[in-house]
Amino acid sequence: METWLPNMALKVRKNKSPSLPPPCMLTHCMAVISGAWAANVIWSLRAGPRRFNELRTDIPPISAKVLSTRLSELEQRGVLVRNVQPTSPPSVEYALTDLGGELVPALEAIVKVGHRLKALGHG
Amino acid sequence: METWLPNMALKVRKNKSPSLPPPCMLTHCMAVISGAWAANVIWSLRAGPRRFNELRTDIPPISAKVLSTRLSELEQRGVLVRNVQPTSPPSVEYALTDLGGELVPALEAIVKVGHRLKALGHG
DNA sequence: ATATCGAGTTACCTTATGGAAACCTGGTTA
DNA sequence: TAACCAGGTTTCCATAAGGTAACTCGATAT
Repeated sequence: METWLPNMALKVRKNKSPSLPPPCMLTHCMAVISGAWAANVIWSLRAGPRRFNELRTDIPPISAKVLSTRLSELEQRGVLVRNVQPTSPPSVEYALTDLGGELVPALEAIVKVGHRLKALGHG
Repeated sequence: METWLPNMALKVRKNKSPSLPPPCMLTHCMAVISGAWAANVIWSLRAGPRRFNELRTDIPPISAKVLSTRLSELEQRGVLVRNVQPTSPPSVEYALTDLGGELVPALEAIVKVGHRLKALGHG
């Protein structure tokens, strides 16, 4: 049995969000870590440079195609740098930029919350 | 003209990532904010509860279907709560849980990095 | 000679997911 | 009594995005 208090009218609130940075800013910034496995790539690089095939085995089951795509996107965005080492055969190292490194604490925060949600049964 | 130093051999590194939490943990935790506009919903709720249609206008051009889907996912995950107010007609408020609120600093950190990448020309 | 490895690229295919638009329910207002 | 609102749900469709697998290229290693 529903008991609505009849005189408790629905107040229509002003339909504006509080004057905070607009959501499109968020959308744009979140795009920095968009795409499959992008966060994983950053995560794998947080302890230092890694090579292409190292990343592939760090992040199974990522495919070479997707890893390659993601690495060039992240390079374009300034999150990581690609370094060809003058070895023979040449090897390629990927490393976070300073700014890219600043994403790591953010990812850590998300992981922390994820753990605690899981612990509460929202797994 | 490529000048590889011929005696600088390619050292094969041990193919294990440093002993840090495995990437699958990250994958799992990142899923908490997965799906179109999920981060935007959290972002819009960070200043307090919002109603369905308020969120729709906060986050254009989100569709009712996607917003509805996202809200129930985020509720399941323990990020937000749905509250039916005893008004007439009933209105529905969505608010971040305590744990959901802890995602806000993480999103803020990502936004901060996004801004600075943009400022450096990686827009 | 041939096989292998690092570091990708290319072609093709599938599926999940988001968008659009119509519809629904119960209460309210004109 | 017709229209309208909040708060959704349902149907249908298109496309982007990722997966698989095969291929490349140059340089060792066998």
